[in-house]
Amino acid sequence: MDLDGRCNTGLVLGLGFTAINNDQNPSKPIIPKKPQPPPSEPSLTLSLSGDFYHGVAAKKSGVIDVNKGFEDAAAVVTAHHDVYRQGSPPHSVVSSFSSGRIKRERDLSCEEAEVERVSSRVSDEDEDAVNARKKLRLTKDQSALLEESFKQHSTLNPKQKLALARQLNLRPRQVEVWFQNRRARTKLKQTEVDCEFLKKCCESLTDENRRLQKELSDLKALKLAQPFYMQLPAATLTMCPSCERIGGVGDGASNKPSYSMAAKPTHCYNPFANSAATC
DNA sequence: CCAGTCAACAAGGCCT
DNA sequence: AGGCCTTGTTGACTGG
Repeated sequence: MDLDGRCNTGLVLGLGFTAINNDQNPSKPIIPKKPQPPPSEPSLTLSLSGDFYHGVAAKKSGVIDVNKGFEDAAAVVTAHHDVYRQGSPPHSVVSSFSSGRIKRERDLSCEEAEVERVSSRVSDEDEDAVNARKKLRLTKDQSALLEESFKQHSTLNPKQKLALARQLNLRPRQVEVWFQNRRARTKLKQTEVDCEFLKKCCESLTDENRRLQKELSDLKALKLAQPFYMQLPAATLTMCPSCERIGGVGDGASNKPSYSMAAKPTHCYNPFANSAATC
């Protein structure tokens, strides 16, 4: 996202974020290396009203949960052909195995063997024709266990992979691929969340920039409208940027005018602070 | 291991 | 109700 491009109003607002987890490869876009809790990622020092970031994250995770529910339901339906397929890889899989890249056959459990026996009533050619278009769907239990394992460690060492594969009755390669996909998709989702977050930040800063530009032009107009003798030390005039009242050391009870000439402005305006609190 | 991609599959919407 | 199309998900592969 091009923040400068979208906030091209000329004021420097000091967007104070640093590269997010980008120390390893600065040339890469702002993408966290590993999924982390959202608040710790974009290190923007901008205070925003509402916790939309969490909201987005929650929404996203909600989507995941919904899909998981769908997966759960689908897994029940497809459990049969999962086992069937795992026992009898389709042509494409077989060919890729036989090409020397992967040659792994999973041992069948008794139940799977039974299913395969039933399935094998179909002739080999018919079976190949049917299975060539089938796809493995993990069962509910398999998905749950993989998810649980992923929560503990998003990468697996060979030992863990083998153990998990044995536990799930899958090939180690399948476990490996599942983890690869899971990492990639987690990262993608996190990137989307980050992108939304930065968009909101950009919008917020653009609004702030617009507001400051207006204040600046108002101040200039006010300065021009003042009598000549009041313009002399104009730089020392202080004005609250929020209520646009000229303030200073004087008060209504004294003989001094409501505007005063202070040695320094009474406060520095912080664009990231709530301007309403400055009065 | 990652990024990119393909392809099977499920679900939803629309039309007849 | 059922067929078709679109879209999102996900298992698997490839190249770097």
